[in-house]
Order: sequence, then C-alpha cells, then structure tokens
Amino acid sequence: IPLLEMECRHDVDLEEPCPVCGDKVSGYHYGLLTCESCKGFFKRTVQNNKKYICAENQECRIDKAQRKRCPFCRFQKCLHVGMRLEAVRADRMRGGRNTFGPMYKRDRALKQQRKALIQAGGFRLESSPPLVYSAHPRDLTFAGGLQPDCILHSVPLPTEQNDCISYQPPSLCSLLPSSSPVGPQYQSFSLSNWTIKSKHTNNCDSPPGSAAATYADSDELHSSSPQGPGMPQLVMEFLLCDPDELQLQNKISARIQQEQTGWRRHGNPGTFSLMCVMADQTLLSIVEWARTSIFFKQLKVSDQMKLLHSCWSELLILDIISRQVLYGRVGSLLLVTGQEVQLSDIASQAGPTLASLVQRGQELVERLHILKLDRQEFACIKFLILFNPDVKDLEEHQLVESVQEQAEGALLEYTLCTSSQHLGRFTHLLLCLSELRSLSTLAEDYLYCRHLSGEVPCNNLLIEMLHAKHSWP
DNA sequence: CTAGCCTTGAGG
DNA sequence: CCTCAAGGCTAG
Repeated sequence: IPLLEMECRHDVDLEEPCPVCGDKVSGYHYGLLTCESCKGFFKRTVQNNKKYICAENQECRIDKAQRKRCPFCRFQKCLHVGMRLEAVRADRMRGGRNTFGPMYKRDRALKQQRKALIQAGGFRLESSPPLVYSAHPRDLTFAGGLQPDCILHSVPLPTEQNDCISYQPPSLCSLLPSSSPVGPQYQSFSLSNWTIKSKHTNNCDSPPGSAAATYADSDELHSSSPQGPGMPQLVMEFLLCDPDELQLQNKISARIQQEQTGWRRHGNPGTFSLMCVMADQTLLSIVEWARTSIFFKQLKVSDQMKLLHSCWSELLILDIISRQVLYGRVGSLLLVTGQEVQLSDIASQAGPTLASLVQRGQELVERLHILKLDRQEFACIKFLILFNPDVKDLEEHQLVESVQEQAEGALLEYTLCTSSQHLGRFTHLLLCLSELRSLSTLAEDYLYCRHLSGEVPCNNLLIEMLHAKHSWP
C-alpha cells in the first residue's frame, strides 16, 4: 500500500510539462507549476523591471529550444498562463512561505482528484461506452489550474493550440462557450490588504454558518479553505476571480500596441478612437472575467449573454472608477494601460457631454475614495452588478437572484467587519451604485450617438454591446 | 542572460 | 524537525 501511494504522489506534478516552454517542471513557482528556467526568467524580469520588445509580431512560439529567442513573448506567455507578479517579493525576503500556500495546496488536491477521476474513467472504459472525458484526455491536463469543476462540465474543448495567443475580433457569443483551456486560471488574489488586516481584526464577529456559508456551490469551497479570519468566504471567492491589475495592464497594453502597428497605415487614429479600442479591450477582459467566474460559469450561455448585454457599461465604468480609487492619483485619469491623462487636458479637449460625464465620474471616484473602498468590495460589487435579477427572460432567474442576494450579504458582512459596525457605510455604498447605474446609461447613450455618426471604430465587442441594448424593444 | 544548483525560513 | 517556494549565486 505505501508503494501505491508513493507512485500516486510522485507523478502527479512531475509528469506535466511547463505551461510556458514545455520543459520539465520543478515545482510551484509564482502561482503555478513551471520549470526552473522559466521561474528564473520570470523572477529576473519582474525584479529588475525589465522591458523587452519583440522583433517579430509578438506571437513567437515559446518552447524549450526557442525560449531564449524572444524574452518579450516569453514573458507574455508567462503572464498568459497565469504566473503571478505579486509572488515576486518586493523586499526580496528569502525563505518562508507566502500566501499562495493554500492555493498550491488546493491545486494539488484538485490535480489528485482529477487524476483519480481519469483513472476511474479509464477502468470503466473497458466495460462501458466511451465517457466524455476519456475522449479528451489532454484537455483535462491543461484545464488544470484552479477551475475546480471544469471536469464535471467537461465540454469537448478545442484541443488546438494551447500556447497560441491569437485574438480575433470576437463576438460575445463566440467568447462565452468556454473556449480557452488556458485562461487566467489563478485569477487574482490580492493578499496585501486582508492578510495584514486579518492580524488586527480578529475581533470581528463572523458567525460560522452565516449568510455567506449558505451559497449553493457546495463541494470544493468548504473543504480546504484556510481563510484568514475577518473575510467572509464568499468575498474570498470573489476576490479569487478578480484579475490582477498589473497582469491586465500588460495584456491590454500588448494588444493595443499590436493593433496600433496595424493602424499606422491608415493614418493617425484620434484620441477618441484610441479610447474606444481601450474600452473594447477592457470589455474583452470583463467577459473573460465573467466567463471564468464562480456562479457565472454555471449559467446557461443564453443567460450569460443576457446578463452581460445588460450590464456591460456598468462594469466598464466600474472598472475605470475602481482603478482610480485603488491606484489613481488626484487630478489625473489612470488608464488600463497604466498611462495617465491629466483631467485638465480632458476637460479642455472634450465636448460638453463627455466633459460632464467625466466630471460626474470624478465625483463618484471622490466619494468612493473617502469611503476607502478596497479590492474586496469592488470584487463583490462586480458580482452584484453582473447578477441582476431584473434582466428579462432569464431561464435561471432563481439562481441569478440568489447569487445577488448572497453577494449583497457578503458585502454587508464584509463592510461591517472592516468598518467597525458602520451600517451607514454600506447604505452609502449602495447609493453610489445607483449613481453608477445612471452614469453608465448616460455613457452608453453618448457612445451610441457617436457610433451613429460613424466615429466608433467598427467590428468590435463594443459595437456589439451597443447594438444589443438598442435593438431591444 | 540563462539555468541549474544552493541557501533561507515560515508554516506544517 | 521537515517541506518547499522564495531569493541568491555563478558556470557557461
């Protein structure tokens, strides 16, 4: 028996190739299983804040033989497969354990479980008709990462290029059916705030088995989650779904750069067009976020589309606003790309409608800034917005409603925890949400107008979203 | 720069 | 104690 156990333990991790270059993995590094060389490369790059440029088209193949050729594409791929910038320590402290520990543990457990399932499937195969997952063994290994239940829905995923980074102009419809096996699995995990907090706010009473613990998803969540105290479990789950800002920044910058190079021939794009491209890319990332998020990924695609069509502009505005609140500086607008634009410049160049939109946006930013909203709260709010039970003709209306209630409960619990029993803060927060809603309606109308006069670059998700709402009765 | 091997050190 | 992911070191 010990022998069997040994065998099981050993080949779980080591058989899988490094998701970046395919070399042999040497353990968990910066968020996932990678080889020693990619670990070192990632560390050097982040520690020394290196910037690379690609001599080709930013789509170089990265494998063991060619990984040295293009550091730009290698780093892109590191980010794309989910290596975490936050795992590189700013203070260079050696040894010890970081806050990813629980994640690694969970990932191990999942891989084990998955392997057991495959084995079970393999045995059954001999005596029974083919099973779904046995037909696509490769998908399972690649679907790795932290999506716990992907195996259960094991849709026959496209087995194609797991390493290919190609972004066609997509339609929402084609984006939604889980199409990328190597998505940002490890979705973000901001440790900074709450790990520190949790040391000091143990007094916060979070009754075990309170609202947050009742959510439907059952299985994997309760099993092994060594949470810090003070953070409702659901908030934790939401935070896990939330993408990392720096990763997002890198991805979107690269894509915009890519698009711009193609643009040069058609003359200089105006600022407005650029902003549209940025908004479009942000929308893409929002869809990606939703698609891989807890609860949402369990919905039927038709419902997913209805929800996104209904709330895209709110999520977009919230994205911009949360960026200002969390990372922005007074007097300037921080873009997804990390660039900063002076508000005074915007005010002087924008037309009256846009200027007032920006103005109202800034006021909202100011209010949220005073409330000191953190990432956890923004993560909850995103779910609150996404799961809108007022959307018409939902097939799984009940589920949507229940998720919204739970998200609201979790947010309430969390705000009570962090702001020492201040109910006022929570209500103020909800007020901000309604302002956000009206702001997004205005923004949508504004965009639609400019679209009608042909100013919005075409063939993108932005346009599809604009049309979706305006074509409704 | 790269990548294999070495040292560290909190958490189990 | 041991584990194992972080950082460090150094030939090539």
